[in-house]
Amino acid sequence: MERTHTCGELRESHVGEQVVLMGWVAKKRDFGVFTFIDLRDREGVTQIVVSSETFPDAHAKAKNLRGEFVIAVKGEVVSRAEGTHNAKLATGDIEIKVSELLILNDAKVPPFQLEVAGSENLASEDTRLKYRYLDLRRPQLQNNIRMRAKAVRAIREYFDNRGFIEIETPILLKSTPEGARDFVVPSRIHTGKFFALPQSPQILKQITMIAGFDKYYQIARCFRDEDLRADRQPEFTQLDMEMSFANREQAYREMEGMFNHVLKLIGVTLPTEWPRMTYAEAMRRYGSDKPDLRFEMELQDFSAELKDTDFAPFADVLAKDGEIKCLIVKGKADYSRKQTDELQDFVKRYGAGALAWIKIGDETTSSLLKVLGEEKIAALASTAKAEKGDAILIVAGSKSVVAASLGALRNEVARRENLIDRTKYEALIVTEFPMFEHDEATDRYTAAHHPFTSPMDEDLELFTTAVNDDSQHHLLGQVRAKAYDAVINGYECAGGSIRIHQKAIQDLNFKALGMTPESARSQFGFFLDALEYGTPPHGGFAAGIERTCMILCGTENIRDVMAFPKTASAQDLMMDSPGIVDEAQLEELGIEVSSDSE
RNA sequence: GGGGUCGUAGUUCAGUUGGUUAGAACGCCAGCCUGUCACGUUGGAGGUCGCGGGUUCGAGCCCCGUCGGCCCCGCCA
Repeated sequence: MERTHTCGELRESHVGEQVVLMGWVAKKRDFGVFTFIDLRDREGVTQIVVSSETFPDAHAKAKNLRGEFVIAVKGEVVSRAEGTHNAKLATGDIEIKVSELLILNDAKVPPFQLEVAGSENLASEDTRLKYRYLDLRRPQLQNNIRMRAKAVRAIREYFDNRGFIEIETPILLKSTPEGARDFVVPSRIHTGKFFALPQSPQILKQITMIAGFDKYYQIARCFRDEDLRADRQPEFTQLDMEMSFANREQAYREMEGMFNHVLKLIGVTLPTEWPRMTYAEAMRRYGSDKPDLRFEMELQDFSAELKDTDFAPFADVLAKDGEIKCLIVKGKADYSRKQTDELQDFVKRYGAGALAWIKIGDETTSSLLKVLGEEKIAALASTAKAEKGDAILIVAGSKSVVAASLGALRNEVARRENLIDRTKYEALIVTEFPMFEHDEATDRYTAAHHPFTSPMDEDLELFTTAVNDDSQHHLLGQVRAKAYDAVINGYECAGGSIRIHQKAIQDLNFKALGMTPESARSQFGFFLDALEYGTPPHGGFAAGIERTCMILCGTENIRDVMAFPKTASAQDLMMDSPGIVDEAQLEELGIEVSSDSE
């Protein structure tokens, strides 16, 4: 028997045809003398009817069927009788009158039901991850994985059409101390030495520019041995691209062009040119470098208004160059004590000491009433342009704590109060990221993006001074980079920069990061050498394939867009990895596992 | 590394103030059923209450520890 159609394609127009379908038994409804079977394959579900009167052999076999058996059926496409059409099924106008039924394979009773009403009744995720091949049979996951394939194809299409060349770079690289923890691979031939898996193909793609390829792209697997999150896995895929002789605007255009092309897959049209916002503005207005612009609720600043306050917690914060900011929740003056307590617990995770509030109900109440007085509270409410019925939520602290806590609170409140229009797509490009981040613990500066990012021309002098004059080192915190992110619906979907193409500036940057020339040479000597052989100005970006697919599929979990994801503790429950290896294997590699690490 | 939350039948869950024989739905097994599509119907099987310890006359329930799922902080150039 040879399959003639899929389970998703037969329509009224096929009535009368002899067809052969193959697939999985999704459901059996047995009526004694005849049996209905919902036959499922990746394209859909078709109803099969087997009658004992017309084809007793087929019917006898149908009696023995159970969920997930694999069968082949031959039969005639017939129109369904009046009143028995099923509008929920694409194939619901027809059914197959079976003349021959073949059991291609039986199946054990699945450990969980694939099809249940309501996602809340779905089996727990660990059960489904253990039997990932069964979970993947669900139409929802089938669609997500296929959407991912389409997205990747659309990306290739976009860059191919624009003259980019796909170049593969090695998976076995060298470990570098910068950035995330590396996954490390022992070398058998060079006992005691290790490869590292790429955190991203950054240096190699820059070398393709030095090598004259002009425009490069790659769908690149990346590995970072860090803790997981709802949108982070230890291995993930990036669209990685780089172009020579390009400025920032040209890079923005490619980000916009690529995402706009990909978003066509779900019928979403974004403006050809996305809004641009500097990092400083994004942090000031939204407390985030990846603001979700599907809703308003901007942060407002009370620092000036409270400049002369004698309320100690506020005065202390302001004396230490901190801020007091707030956000206004429209129509939520009726927030209960319990609710504000919950929100206070929420912001405390981000280092905030407390969450103060003002509620403008029939009368104005506030957690600050006693310490600030009615008059000041009224003044604050009016500064914030809050209206009757609104709640004002206030955080005081260092600039980073205020941004982190209010930025997160803004998203949390929007989620709780259902302020997000799920049909909306809001993208922007965040520009002028800081070049460095200050590590308080070690009092050192680290690369905010990566150590190959170019400072902004306007800040070059500041940068040079900060690096060369030890007393001015703190100015590094003010240097801005030619770095940018593409943000869609509050997700950082891509990030990139114009790179340093001059050796002198690259040397300066390594110095800024506290590297001696010797350590820079031992880590990146090959790259520093390459820079000296005529490096064109260049820049590019990398886009997270999974995050992009999460937006395309409307999910908030990265596991929904990966075929074989790992758990939050970085294990694969299906194949039970990571696992131990043979003593002999270890010996060959010259590796000994210490007993206290077991 | 830290915090939160969950863990009871194959699955999703309920389980009162600590009380005698731990329930429901779906699934599964056996039968009946000529138009179902969440088929209906009759009957049945199915439990180490994650694991270990403790308190108690008595623990699914209380306490301690531990393991696992999920979420968050740190971390993620």
